[in-house]
Amino acid sequence: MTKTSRNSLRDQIEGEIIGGQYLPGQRLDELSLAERFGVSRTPVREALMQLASMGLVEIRPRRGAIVAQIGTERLIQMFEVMAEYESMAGRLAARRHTDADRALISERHAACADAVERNDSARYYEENEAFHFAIYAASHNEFLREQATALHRRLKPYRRLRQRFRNRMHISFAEHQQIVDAIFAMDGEKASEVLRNHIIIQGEQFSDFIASLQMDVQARQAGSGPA
Amino acid sequence: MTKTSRNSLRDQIEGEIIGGQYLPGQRLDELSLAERFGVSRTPVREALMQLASMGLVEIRPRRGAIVAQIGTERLIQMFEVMAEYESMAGRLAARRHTDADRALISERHAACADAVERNDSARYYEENEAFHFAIYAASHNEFLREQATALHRRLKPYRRLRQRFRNRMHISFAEHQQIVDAIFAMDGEKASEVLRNHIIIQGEQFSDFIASLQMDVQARQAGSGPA
DNA sequence: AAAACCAATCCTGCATACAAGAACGGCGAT
DNA sequence: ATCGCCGTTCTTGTATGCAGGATTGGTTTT
Repeated sequence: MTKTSRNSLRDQIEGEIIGGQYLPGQRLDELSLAERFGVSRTPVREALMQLASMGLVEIRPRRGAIVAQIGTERLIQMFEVMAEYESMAGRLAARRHTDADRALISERHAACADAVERNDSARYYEENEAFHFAIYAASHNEFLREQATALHRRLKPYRRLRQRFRNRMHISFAEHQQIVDAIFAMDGEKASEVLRNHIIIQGEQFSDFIASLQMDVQARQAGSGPA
Repeated sequence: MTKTSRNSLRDQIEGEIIGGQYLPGQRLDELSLAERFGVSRTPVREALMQLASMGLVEIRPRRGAIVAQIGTERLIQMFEVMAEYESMAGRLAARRHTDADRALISERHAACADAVERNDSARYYEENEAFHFAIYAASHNEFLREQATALHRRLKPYRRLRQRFRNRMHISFAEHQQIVDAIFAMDGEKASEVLRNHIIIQGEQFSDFIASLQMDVQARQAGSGPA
């Protein structure tokens, strides 16, 4: 398993996009990246190409690569699909979870509880992620897990701006409790339903700030390169 | 929208993989492909890289690219997710379909009926695909449509071997009728349920011949390069 | 003064060149 | 005779070179 340069670059750049170092709409110059990482343009191009296939960057022929900008409508659609992934994972997890899965979910759920008690919304954000990943794993469908985590990552640059909604933490945790109960009771339909709503509600709340987000993006576009 | 060489190549090679010209496990030599398409290795590499991100080919560092081989377990998982896509599309289509969507679905359904009457299973295979695509479109979730069609294509090399199960055509069509009825009655839950079973049943039938399929793959592996 | 046109520059896309790791075959040793 | 070792060859991975389109700035024209 030799790590090729392009894959390292892909992971690096992906991390920076997800981490918010590069913002949607921002230009990704091949030469700058190549110089910054101390390689030639070739592996950079190949990394960007992969990221384009993943949907994280957009390559416009002869016009360079930019961090993918996701429009309002599409973002809502992606959340709809995300909700379905979660819902499916919950249904499968309820039926298939092992003792180890149960232990891990309990652990993550407890960590969320701890974050709520400390009113640490940043930490809740992280633990929430881990909680959901534990459910993906408990679904025992590796392909689903991959798809769900991929979409999760893809949405992350947009999700992170959501930390403004701090008061949602308590509601979210209450929903987590329902999710855990349903899964542990092996009630797949219940888990499915609660999880779908859990995400859909997030999506609807999203509608609220999506407008402002779009304003951000447009402002950034105007600054670094109009459409 | 200038079509760059790498994207043409990607589509071309993708088509050949989906079409079964290249079989799972088969080697994809950069130089051969480059010569065959009359270009240099660079765009070929970039095309292969994209196909790798899509999961159609597997690139092992320093060891070349092969058509992705999907194991039994993973194939079943992919069908599970496929069933969920269909189920979701059906639920959304029931709620959101327009008159145009309804007309298109009717049209495709009629085409399937025609294929059944003529007992033309090859044509039914094609029309069935179009029928399902019409439902994706009627979901009015473009992202879902993309995900569903992408997975559909990815499964196609394996699906095509299924034409052996010709007697399923009548059962399939009966299920289609239920799907159409549910969607037109705007009964999202019913459409969702019927569609999930429609695909899941296919998946279960798959289990039957997956063993033989795996044997094929292994035989091919032994012939063109062991693991 | 604003808009359009033109030229120079920059960047992308493809081709080619070079280096290094992996597969393959032959040879030798046990 | 079979197994293992070593050198050759082939293929991949990265760097560089070159051509063409896009962008930008200045100039001209209305």
